[in-house]
Amino acid sequence: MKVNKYKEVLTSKGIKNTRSRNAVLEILQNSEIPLTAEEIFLMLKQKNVLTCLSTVYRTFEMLMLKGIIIKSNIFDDGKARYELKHVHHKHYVICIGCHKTITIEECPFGEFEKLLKKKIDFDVTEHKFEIYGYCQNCKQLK
Amino acid sequence: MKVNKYKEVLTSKGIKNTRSRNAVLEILQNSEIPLTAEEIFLMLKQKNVLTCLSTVYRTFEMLMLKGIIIKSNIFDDGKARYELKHVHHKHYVICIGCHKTITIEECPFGEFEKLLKKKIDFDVTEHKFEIYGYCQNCKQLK
DNA sequence: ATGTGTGCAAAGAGTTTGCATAGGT
DNA sequence: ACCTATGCAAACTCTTTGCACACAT
Repeated sequence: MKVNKYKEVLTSKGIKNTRSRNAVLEILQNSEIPLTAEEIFLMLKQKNVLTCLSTVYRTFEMLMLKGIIIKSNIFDDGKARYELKHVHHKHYVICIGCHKTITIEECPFGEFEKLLKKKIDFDVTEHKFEIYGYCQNCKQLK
Repeated sequence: MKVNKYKEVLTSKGIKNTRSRNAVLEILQNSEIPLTAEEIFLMLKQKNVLTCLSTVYRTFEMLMLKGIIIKSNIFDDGKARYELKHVHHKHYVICIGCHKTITIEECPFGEFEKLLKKKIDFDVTEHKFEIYGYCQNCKQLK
């Protein structure tokens, strides 16, 4: 793995370019869906990147602070998941049975949010939208 | 507090009509927004309902199993929140600063969900939609 | 009378923190 | 050389579980 791959991203935000941050960013870059701390920790192990869970959590904290990644609780299973903060945010369709996740690239709420902003005195910064159900496999098992 | 207030709801679902279940249902009925286990536990104490946190959690589990309440992680603070499962589901606008919560009664996604159901092979059962931002007070403090 | 629900204490799971060392600029 | 980041262990918070007793039907 090229250690300096995300150097510019990190230095432009004023934080050090470390092995752990590079590796976490690479993993998130290559993932279609948000990942848990544990999942990333195991992937780092497989890549022979020496680390521990607390470093992964501290890396998340810093990357969130700098606006590079975001956190969500999309599976409602008590585990936070992390993903890159994309220019165009994504939404997900999630299988309740197996956690299979489909990404929706377009966001259907632009108009609604604009209307809402006029109605309530709130400085709206973001929204979450996730759809739940059973995928092809899991609906047969029900 | 009238112990039998929710008797019919409970017995119709085939579960026992207990002090704890009645009290939790009453609290949720009177709350505009979803509540945590701890919040409900403290409210029960104030009502002099002898209970403990594990009973509150077990009550949640049973009421969820029976489809009477639902759980969500809307504040992303690591605490699950519970609310009655309304016939017409609600969405929330949540202040990141102080957790002030505004309820949106109408759901803007009926059409979108119908379209999506045709596109993907998923048995859609529900969705989550929450809007985040800063309320009138908190945006001045920023 | 029977089986389910409850309170208490302890265990589990996910996440955070303190501290000494290692590493980036 | 300096200060920040890391690894390890321990702590912390939220939630779940085991067990004996209490309660609803």
